[in-house]
Amino acid sequence: MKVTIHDVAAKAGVSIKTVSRVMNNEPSVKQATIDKVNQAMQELHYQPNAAARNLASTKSYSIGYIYDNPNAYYVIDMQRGLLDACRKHGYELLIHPTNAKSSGIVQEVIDLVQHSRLAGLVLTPPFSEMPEIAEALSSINVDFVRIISGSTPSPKQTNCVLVDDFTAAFKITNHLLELGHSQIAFLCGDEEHSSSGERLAGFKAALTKRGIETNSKFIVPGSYSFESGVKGATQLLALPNKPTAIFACNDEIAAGALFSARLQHIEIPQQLSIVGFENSPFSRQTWPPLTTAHQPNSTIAQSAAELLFKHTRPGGQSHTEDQPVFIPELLVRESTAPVGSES
Amino acid sequence: MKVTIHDVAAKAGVSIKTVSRVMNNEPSVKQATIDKVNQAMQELHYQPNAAARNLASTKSYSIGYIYDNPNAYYVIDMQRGLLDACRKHGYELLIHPTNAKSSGIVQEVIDLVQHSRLAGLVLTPPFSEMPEIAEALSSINVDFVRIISGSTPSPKQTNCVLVDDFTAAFKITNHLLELGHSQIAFLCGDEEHSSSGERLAGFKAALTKRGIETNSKFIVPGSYSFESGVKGATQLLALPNKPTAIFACNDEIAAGALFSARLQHIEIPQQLSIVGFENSPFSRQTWPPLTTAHQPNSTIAQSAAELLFKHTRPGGQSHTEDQPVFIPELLVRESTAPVGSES
DNA sequence: TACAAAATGACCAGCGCTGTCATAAAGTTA
DNA sequence: TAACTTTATGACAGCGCTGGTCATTTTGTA
Repeated sequence: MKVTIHDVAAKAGVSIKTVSRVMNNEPSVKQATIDKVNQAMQELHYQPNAAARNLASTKSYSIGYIYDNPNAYYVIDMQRGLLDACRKHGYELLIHPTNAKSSGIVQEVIDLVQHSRLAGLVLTPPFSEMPEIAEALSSINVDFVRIISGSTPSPKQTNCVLVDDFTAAFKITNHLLELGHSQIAFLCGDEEHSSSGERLAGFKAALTKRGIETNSKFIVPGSYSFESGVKGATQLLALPNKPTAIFACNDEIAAGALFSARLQHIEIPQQLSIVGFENSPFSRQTWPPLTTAHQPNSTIAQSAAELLFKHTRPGGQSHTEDQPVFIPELLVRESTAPVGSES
Repeated sequence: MKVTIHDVAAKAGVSIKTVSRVMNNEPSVKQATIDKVNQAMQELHYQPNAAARNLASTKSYSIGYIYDNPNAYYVIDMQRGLLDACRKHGYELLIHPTNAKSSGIVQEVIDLVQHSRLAGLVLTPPFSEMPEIAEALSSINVDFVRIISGSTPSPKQTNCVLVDDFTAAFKITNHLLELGHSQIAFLCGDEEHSSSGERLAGFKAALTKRGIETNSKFIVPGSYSFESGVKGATQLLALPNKPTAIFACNDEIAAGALFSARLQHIEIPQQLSIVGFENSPFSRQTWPPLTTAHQPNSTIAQSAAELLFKHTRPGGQSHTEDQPVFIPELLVRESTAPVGSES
């Protein structure tokens, strides 16, 4: 019922110290021994006692996840991925909801890390995009992994997991182009989120590649919210030459746009195609369901945690360019159709 | 930077053990001593080391939150409340997403509790409504608090926090009645969630009180989803004598109903009033925003955690009837209007 | 066969706290 | 005020593990 390291050592026929070595993958252990120990652990369902480990070792065996994101689905997905990775590696996850805009946020993060002696931190937007946080963390010598929007691994951002919004947006835009649309508008998300900028860039790139010039009236600033979608779309649909398709920076905006179009008795997708981004449950709670880009948040989070573990513990000081890049995938549903398909 | 119990003891001029006593509010400590120690703690910004406490004590200082709920907003809110309570009391929160319908769920929960030596568990639906979980937990002698739907504290369910869906539904229905509606339909949630039954009961009670008999065609079974709302409303609106108002069992269903009505060019709220339940972000992401019942999930969660702490630690073996009851409050927005107000 | 290198074990201290039990202070009674 | 009970406090071991230091065994290599 309570399996300790002693039991494992006995079962594997090695010393307690060797078991410890295996658990912390210290060097100088024969592969055969490692296997023996691992097997014993498995058979006994051994789970190291986190409290004891934390207490004994200087570094702790828990990582932190700070969040401040209005999108609950995003948070839950991230959390799920982190939790999975933690379970697998015998770590614990400390979650810390907070307010990114509070003035003392940097100190708050530092306190959190120091008090809980965290092994590391996973940062998602907006925290991953706050240089002051990264600096503070570096200065107190704490490992962290940032999940950020970006397409190409850059040598100076080693501890990052990239989400290639650019390419995904490029693909989505191509989908619209292939349906024959050329009058495509773009509803931006919050300016301070780099994801919005990346998506816009991908959008523009796709247009440019087809030799379509970007109509500045078709690029509407906004924020990641339903209201913003309503407003933006209303504005667009009042234009003398309306767009035939709208690329919304995320699903919420798209839902808002869809709503606005309906108010004006515009049929979706026959008269107007709309795409979202994220594949959040929102995208399935509209009618018609939204064509969108699927972001595998859980997987991304898992990969971030794994990266963190690799940095944190011996065996992998390889602070080199293992920067996973995730490209959200196009998910075609019913909110898009060939241009002029109003039957 | 790292304050230990020693420092506090020294500062307060007492033994380390006495400080420990104060922290755990054990009996037999003079008030004067308590004050001295508390002051020392404050001045030093002392934070007990959770790992050490967990290791040393038989019971741990962490509680668990198991969830399996498709509604991310609900989970996030609960989590937030639990976290707040935990911070306040120096506990840690262990979160454990899982699948309530998996066959080994009971064993899984037991393993979780035993392995992490949890001090207690907070159970929300669906777990709080699974008798086998409660039994298993009782049998291994673990404290837990269930958040369930119910209106009156009952002596046999001591460890519960009640959410009075009945009364809230009663009030919402009254709101509709006061607007002059008498043809009111009800879109049910999942049958196995007792909340749905409670809400329906409250709805019926309100009608009965006004001497309105319940039209069985107006009570549509369904589930807590957008689709279900679409389907149910479509069915209702095809009836020869349509309802003038729809009570949806939650906001998602309401959003679906709203959607369906729009498809049929029915103006909301002029031709049809719709109410939701929960005050989830959904209810603000529709147009018009939904009249709904606000469920203070964070507060409910906090209160559940507090209840758990009280049970768990000395000072309060009072396993008596402190059963907080929360009544979701009516929140009037724009999806309801007086009957026949189509101008 | 000899010898260096690698793998493992034995042992101990100690992380910061709690539990147990012994002891000191305070309160009560006659 | 002595004798005794109750209440308040302290001393000490130990929770399960890591990290260090050496000693010892096993393995690989010349």
